[in-house]
Amino acid sequence: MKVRASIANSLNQPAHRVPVLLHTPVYSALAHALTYLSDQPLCPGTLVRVPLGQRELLGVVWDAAPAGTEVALDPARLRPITAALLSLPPLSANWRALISFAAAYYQRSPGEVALAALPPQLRDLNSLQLARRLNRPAVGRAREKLLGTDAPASVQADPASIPETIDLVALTAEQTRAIAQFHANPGPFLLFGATGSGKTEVFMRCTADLLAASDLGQALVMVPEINLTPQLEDRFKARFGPLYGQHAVVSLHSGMTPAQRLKSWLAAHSGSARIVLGTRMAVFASMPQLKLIIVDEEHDPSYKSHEGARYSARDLAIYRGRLEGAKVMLGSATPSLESWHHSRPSAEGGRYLRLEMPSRVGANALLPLVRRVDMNHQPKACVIAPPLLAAISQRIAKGEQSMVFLNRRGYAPVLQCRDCDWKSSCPHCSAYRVFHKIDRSLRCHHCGFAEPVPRACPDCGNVDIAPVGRGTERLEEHLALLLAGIARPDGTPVRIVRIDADTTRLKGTLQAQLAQVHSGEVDVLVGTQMIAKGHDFRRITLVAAINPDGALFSSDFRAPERLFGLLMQAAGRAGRDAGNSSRSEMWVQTCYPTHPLFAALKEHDYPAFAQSQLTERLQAGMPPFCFQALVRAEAGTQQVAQAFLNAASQASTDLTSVAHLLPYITRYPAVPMSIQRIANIERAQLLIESPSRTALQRFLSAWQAVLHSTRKQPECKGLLRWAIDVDPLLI
DNA sequence: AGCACGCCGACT
DNA sequence: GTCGGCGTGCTC
Repeated sequence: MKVRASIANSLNQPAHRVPVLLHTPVYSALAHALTYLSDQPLCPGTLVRVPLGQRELLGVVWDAAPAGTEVALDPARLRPITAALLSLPPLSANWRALISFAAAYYQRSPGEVALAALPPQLRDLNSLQLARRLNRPAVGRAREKLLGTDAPASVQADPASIPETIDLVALTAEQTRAIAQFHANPGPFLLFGATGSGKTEVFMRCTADLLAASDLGQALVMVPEINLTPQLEDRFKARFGPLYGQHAVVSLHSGMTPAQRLKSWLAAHSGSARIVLGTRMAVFASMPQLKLIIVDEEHDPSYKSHEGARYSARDLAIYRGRLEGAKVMLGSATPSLESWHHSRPSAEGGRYLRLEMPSRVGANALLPLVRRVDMNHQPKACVIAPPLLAAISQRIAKGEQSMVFLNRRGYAPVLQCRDCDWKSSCPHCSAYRVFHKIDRSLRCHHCGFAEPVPRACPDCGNVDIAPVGRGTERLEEHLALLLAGIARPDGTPVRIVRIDADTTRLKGTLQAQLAQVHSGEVDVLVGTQMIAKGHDFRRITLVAAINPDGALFSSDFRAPERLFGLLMQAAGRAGRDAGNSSRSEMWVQTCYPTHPLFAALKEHDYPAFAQSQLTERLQAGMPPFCFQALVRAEAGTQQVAQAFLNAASQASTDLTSVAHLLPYITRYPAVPMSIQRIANIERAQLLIESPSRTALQRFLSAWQAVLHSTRKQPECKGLLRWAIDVDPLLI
């Protein structure tokens, strides 16, 4: 330790104390910024490399703790930083505030959130390497511009090559009105637009206007899935490339290689990227001139992170917009009930401005006709009702396409012995293994455990083991059989393609399969919800949901909301091509044809559906009328997982600091999770509710310490880990 | 989180 | 006799 102190002293300069955030978890007693020495003052936001124990880590210089709150540290034990990455402009105060907020709100350490928000490759580069990356043309020139040393050869395209006017489509009255409202109000906005109403065009116009109004302004556009980024990138590049250069539009998502991610991140951070397109992780992108955040398909559950800090990128977008003075626009045809509720009239307390675009654009004006098929009146055990089969056959004969979706991949969800009660359970999980006929395997969709299908029942030796229920694989097979006699207009046999996580495992196959559909080679498209999301299939005139009833009576109170959104989205896939829409249909096979959800779907009436759901939620005291947090624990046995949660819950009553909050906090007993065992790990969860978001926050922050100390109790031996999920989507 | 140190079972 | 299992404990 003497050596360390002497390093600082020997330089004969005042050693500056710098707080540094590192990737350390909340419960490690290192959750706060650590203090290091530096021979020069370093401003907050600077990236540094520091020693910690035997390791050398990337860290971010953080803001000094408020005066008086510093912990007394033995000065002799402070170590100097290894290096400061001074070639990189420091991360902004707004970025740091976003990280601090996210860490506090989602109950993680700021260091964990900060370092997870940076591109991983940044950890492997020194200052010199970083400087080189920054000076690569696309990034470097804009940086000069940012610093006011703009070279004549700017990143912008040669003015002569900029088209006088970009070939813009004419806006509808609804689009014009939405854009005008966007400009006239501060937001946040909820763009409530039917599928096909031209939301993307509104996004692009708003982006164009804001970027044109600000020389250096940047826009962040988020989409729920990686699959949707390429087509969005193409559209934005086509529109904005001519204005700002192709490098001004970058993508940011986890499907990119580390090098690509670093490149995009640096472009965003330096300001050379004017538009960043990305998935939920992009909400943390460093964008010094952020003026606009767009969250497309804002209702999509993919915006909620499932591991690490369980943040909602949509909610953080709202917070970040306020922080940075950037406008925020959420868009959806079926908004989340939370956002819908927030966009009620401001006189009733709404905080978002709702922009409505109920009509489909141009020739697509008609919404598809929704047909409910009462499965109670169909032949017993039939999978595709005869009228639906006839309708599909007619489309094939006319050279039109149909899309059939079933939210379950594989051949059959269970394999069962006809003699004894053996079922294809997973030995490691409390779930069945799914039968995949293509490779004759039984695969667990939770832990991945796979085995060949046994020739006979493992319990009784009976050879008669049969699939129960069906997935997309079996549906595809079944349809091929039923449609075998149907010919296309040119007399060739019907062509069916299946798209799900199994057929698209290899990179690029999804795009290839989609191209097949677009080219018209395919007559019937079978798949999971993957095909209902985002992709435009212009030749499809019939969409069918085979078995959506499960979600009607699910224990998950959000299941109806998700089903409605999915069916609306699927219906929106149909007939987006001019001339088709008058004939396009959405078929729903159900045993509950009079269910209000389907009635609202038939009328394409999201507001009515949302109203009925919100009324139910209000009566039941569910979100958005209460706030929830879930603590999930994993252990070797269910007893230990539950004992830990219950003990911690009990111990929270001893917390004097939050005693006054307890009347506003409801703690439920620990229960097994819906899939209580995965990969031989038992999982339990405990729900906490409060009508006050602040009360819940304060309670959770104080409770962290109790959770840590409870872990040391003897009855909690065997506890593997636990995590808090604030605003959980799945209860 | 990582990485040390530390104390008990099967093998070069 | 070592290699290696993962159970505590520490890192500015």
